[in-house]
Amino acid sequence: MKLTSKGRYAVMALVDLARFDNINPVSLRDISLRQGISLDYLEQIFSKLKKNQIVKSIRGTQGGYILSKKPNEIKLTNIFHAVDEKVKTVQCKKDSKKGCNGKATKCITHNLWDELENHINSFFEKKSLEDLLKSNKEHRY
Amino acid sequence: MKLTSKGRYAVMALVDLARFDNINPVSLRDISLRQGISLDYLEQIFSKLKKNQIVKSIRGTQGGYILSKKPNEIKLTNIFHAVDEKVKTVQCKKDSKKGCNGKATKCITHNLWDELENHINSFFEKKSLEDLLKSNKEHRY
DNA sequence: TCTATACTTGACCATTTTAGTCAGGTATGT
DNA sequence: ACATACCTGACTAAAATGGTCAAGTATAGA
Repeated sequence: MKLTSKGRYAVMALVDLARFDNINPVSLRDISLRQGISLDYLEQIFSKLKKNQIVKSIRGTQGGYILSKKPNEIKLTNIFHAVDEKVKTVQCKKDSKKGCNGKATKCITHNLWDELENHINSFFEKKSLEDLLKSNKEHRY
Repeated sequence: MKLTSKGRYAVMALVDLARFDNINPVSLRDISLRQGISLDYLEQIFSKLKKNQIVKSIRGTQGGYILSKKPNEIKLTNIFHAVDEKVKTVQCKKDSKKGCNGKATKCITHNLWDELENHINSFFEKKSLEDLLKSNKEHRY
């Protein structure tokens, strides 16, 4: 199981943004340069972040993005959800009443994967953008 | 982030195996039928499990596989490691002294992903095959 | 000894996902 | 008007996934 770069980039970009948006909006170009992420790719990501009300955009010269909420109100869950980075441990259809793998019942490890999903998601629900900012104040990058 | 079916199948198959290997070896054909997993695919998986000393094979008629160790000595970590289901949250090369994304330093979220990896791995290190057997004794599948 | 069963190995492949790029646009501050 | 920066959608190369297929080898039982 691996984290996709879309999810990673989204978090990296938002941490970067959060550190600089106190006064002025931050342009994707700046984030792109500082974080080494392709500008075109960032635009895709921010389009989703905007749709999910995590950031607001300001167009025109001196434009850019700002956070829609306070850093402590933005959890990793929200970010990942916005960019479709979801935790999936089972292939089974949720809608059908049927079990996994075409069987009539749930597969013998179904509960295990549910536990795992909860375990991972609880991590994402606890961590906010503010937490990440704090743990970054010590070392400069 | 999602679990691959190779990892899921490995665990499903081993739980199935553990429930039936008290007296005789269990054939992949039986596991295939009970769990609805392709026989050819199971063979690939068990080849890896064998290389990692998680199961032993017995050839010929009435042959099959048996566990190499007691169920409480086989952790999910061991199983996942055997079938190359690894938890990867960063793309960065571990060998180089360089940072992530071509930068000179670690990316600003590097510590976060390390934390996440540890969080997930600790789940896998706690769970043994025996735990899964127990939680399955209640309901029959 | 013959044969069915079951493990063993390695090559192959279609589909999906990933990680972007590219090519246009539109809005706005100066 | 023009440079900056957001906005949108189409496109794509490469890798990973989730298998299948073919051709074995070993062994128990008739």
